[in-house]
Amino acid sequence: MIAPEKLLSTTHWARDLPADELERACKGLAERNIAQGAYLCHRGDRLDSWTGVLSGLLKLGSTSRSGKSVTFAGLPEGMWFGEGSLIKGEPRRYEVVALRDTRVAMMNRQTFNWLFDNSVAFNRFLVRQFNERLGQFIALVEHDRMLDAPGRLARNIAWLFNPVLNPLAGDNIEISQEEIGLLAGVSRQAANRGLRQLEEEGLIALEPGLVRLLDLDGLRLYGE
DNA sequence: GCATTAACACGTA
DNA sequence: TACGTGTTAATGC
Repeated sequence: MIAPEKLLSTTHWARDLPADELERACKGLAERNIAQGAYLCHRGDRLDSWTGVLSGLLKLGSTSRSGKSVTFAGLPEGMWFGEGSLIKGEPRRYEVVALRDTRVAMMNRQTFNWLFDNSVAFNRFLVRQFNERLGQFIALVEHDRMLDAPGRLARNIAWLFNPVLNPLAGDNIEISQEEIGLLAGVSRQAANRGLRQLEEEGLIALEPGLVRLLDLDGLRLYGE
C-alpha cells in the first residue's frame, strides 16, 4: 500500500485514474529502496511487478558475455517500466541498476492485470508509452552511426526529459556529470567536455549537480 | 590520435 | 568534510 498523495506527486498516469481505480492501484503498490550500485533485476529474472521511480536514478541496460555494457535508457523520477515483460509473461531482457540510492514503487501482477482489464485511463497511458518508446528506438537505430560523445549525451538527456514518458519532469533534473557519463557510456571527463559543448550550443545550462533543459528538440535531433 | 583512467586542485554545502 | 567539477599526465587501443 502506498499513500495516494505520494503516488500522485510523482506519477502522472495516476492523475488520470478515477478515484476507485486510483485506490485499487495504491493498494497493489509497495515501496522499496535500492542502494547505489545494487541491481533491481538481472537479465533472465522473472520480476513479477511493474515498477516506477519515486526518487533517485536507475539505468536500464544489458551486459554481454564478454563484459561490454550498453545503456538502453536512464530512468529518472516519474518513469515506469516493465509492462512489456509483465504483459508477455517473459523474463526480463535487460538489467536494472541504481546509479544512486533510489526509491521505487512496485505494483503486483494482479493489480496490474486488473487495471489492464478494467481501466480505460490506464490503457491509454500504456499505449502512449509503448508508442513513444517505439519511436525512440526507431530513432536510435536510424542514427546508429552517430556515436560521438556529445551526440550520445544529447540523446540521453533528451530521453530523461521526454514529455510523453515523463510529463512531470519539468525543465531541470538533478544529475551529476558523472551519472550522465554512466548513462551515455563515456568517462566523466568526456561527459564534462561534451556537456560544456552542448551548453555552448545553447541546448542546456549546467549547474553543479543539475542540468537545465533549454532546447529539447535541439537535443533530440542533435547531429541530424 | 583518440578516449580512458588516475591523480590533484578548487569551490561549495 | 564530502561532493561535484575542471584540469593535467600517463596509458591503452
